[in-house]
Amino acid sequence: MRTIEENKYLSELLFSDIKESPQDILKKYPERNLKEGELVLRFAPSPTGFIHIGNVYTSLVGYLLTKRSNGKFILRIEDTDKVREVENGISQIINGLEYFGIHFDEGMINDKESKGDYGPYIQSERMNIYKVFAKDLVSKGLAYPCFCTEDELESIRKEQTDLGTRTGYWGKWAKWREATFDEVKRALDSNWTFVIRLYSNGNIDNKINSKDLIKGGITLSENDMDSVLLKSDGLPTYHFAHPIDDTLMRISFVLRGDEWLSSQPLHMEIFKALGFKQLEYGHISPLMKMDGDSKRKLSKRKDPEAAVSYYIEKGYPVQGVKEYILNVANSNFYDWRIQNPDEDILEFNIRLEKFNKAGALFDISKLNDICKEYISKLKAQEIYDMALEWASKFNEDIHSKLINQKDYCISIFNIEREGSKVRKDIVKWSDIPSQVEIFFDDMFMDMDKESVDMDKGLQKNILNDFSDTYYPGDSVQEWFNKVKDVAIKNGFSVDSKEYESNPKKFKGKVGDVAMILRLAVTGKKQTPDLYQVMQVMGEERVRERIKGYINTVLV
RNA sequence: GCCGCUAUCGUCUAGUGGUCUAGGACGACAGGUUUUCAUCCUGUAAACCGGAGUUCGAUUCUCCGUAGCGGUACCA
Repeated sequence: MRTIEENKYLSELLFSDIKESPQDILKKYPERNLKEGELVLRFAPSPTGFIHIGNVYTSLVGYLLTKRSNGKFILRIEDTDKVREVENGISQIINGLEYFGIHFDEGMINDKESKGDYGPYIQSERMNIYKVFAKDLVSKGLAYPCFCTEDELESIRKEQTDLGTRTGYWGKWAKWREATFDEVKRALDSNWTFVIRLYSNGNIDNKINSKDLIKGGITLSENDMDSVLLKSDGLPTYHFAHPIDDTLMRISFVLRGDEWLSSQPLHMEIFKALGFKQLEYGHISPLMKMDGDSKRKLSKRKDPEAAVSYYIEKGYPVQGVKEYILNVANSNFYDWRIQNPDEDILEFNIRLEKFNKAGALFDISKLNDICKEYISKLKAQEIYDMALEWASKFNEDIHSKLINQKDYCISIFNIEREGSKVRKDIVKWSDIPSQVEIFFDDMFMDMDKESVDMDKGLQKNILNDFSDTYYPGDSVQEWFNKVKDVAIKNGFSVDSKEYESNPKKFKGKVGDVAMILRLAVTGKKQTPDLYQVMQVMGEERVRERIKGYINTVLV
């Protein structure tokens, strides 16, 4: 046991360089001047160089909530784990989120700089602040130095496991909790490395009833762990930085992943020890993935689709991804979207209490559907613009085609885009190459051509007959009438009912004739509307393709 | 092990003490339309985790199980 005076003296020994008081710090971070309802939220990632789709999920929610309320969205960087930190980690986060239209009003703006009056917004530059509060806690006996080595902690843990009690540094297991001043002084004089731990006054048997913004009513047990506040390198743990930063930055409430839920009692105790007002929490459950027959968190290591870069590289339309995420967040989003097809998503009233409380499975087929639907509503010019943006980074060949043959490309994108039956076969921009390959001779050359089982002489007759009458100025009706004429001339039926009732009478039906034309012109069995394809390709290319097919395939 | 959160079709979910024969969307499957495919249309299969209790009645309320997830670090 240490006396009040001893603790005070100890805090001076430990933090001799710290002169400021908590009050001095608090004065620098005054209450914000907010209007009714304006929200200040923060997104606080670690710069580990990997942006998880879950980061987009959480930050999109914060972004929408703050934008809707006319408040502030802050980017704070939690770089207290120097082992996992990566170079340019901050700008990677900013750029990744920027791609999804998520901007910040305050906080880091690149790897070095920030904007806003409540900084620094990077934890490694807030060291002094943490130390001021740590010193204060030590002087009040609410925190203390612990000199345990990793081995010692390990053996405590082992003993606890053998005994079947809870593991951890608590109560009588907390070796340095009640150390005398002399013991501490001796350890200090011997230059032993130490951490600063919370002196917990909690009782695990006391239940706390709390209200989570997302989960609703929850009951937690009080914390009784003497958790580490400052690590031996002097950097704070998340548990210590969170109450300080979120209090000083004057956050409205804490939106974070639900992996933090079980440490909430610890955080509450630290708030109390620091004399801070408790904050409300909204714990968002993680995006999950089916693995075999069990669910698990989308994993950075195992799942390529966990990384934001995956969506960027594949060229998923930003809007589609956002709408999918919103759909996962609030399942009534999709109903709203149907009612309000043209509204900006900012108009959607996102509600925390409507979040799913368990983890939602990430459903890529639903994402595909939403993206496909979204792209189907775009104009050809918009598709061109977005595809160009994607190709400029990921497909040089397509990029140069888009640049050099802009009008041709737009007319390709416009096939079956006007009218009531819009084509829906593009999910993401990386689908574009296989969509346009039939239109470019160099790509067409490299394609694996499909074929159909039909007499070569007959195919040749069909193609020659078609060529004889083909006229690019024909309307679709005139064009198809000519195809029918070719069919009749070569012994095919133009009436599908008639054909089905008497298939032996014919060589096939008009669809089979169209298929030969399709194969000759495109090399594929499945294409958009053949008339429109021919219109876009132009007479010369159509005739060349037919000629080429006759001279290579039909010999 | 201990602590916490969660539990409706394969997925996201709606829903309520009787309206539930449980609704929608995606997906799957089948049929139809179209010169092929995509679309579009129609249809089919598909769920209240289990057991007690409360109640005239429980998918809905309570408890106990079970399962899934998360935490149990000088990581966040």
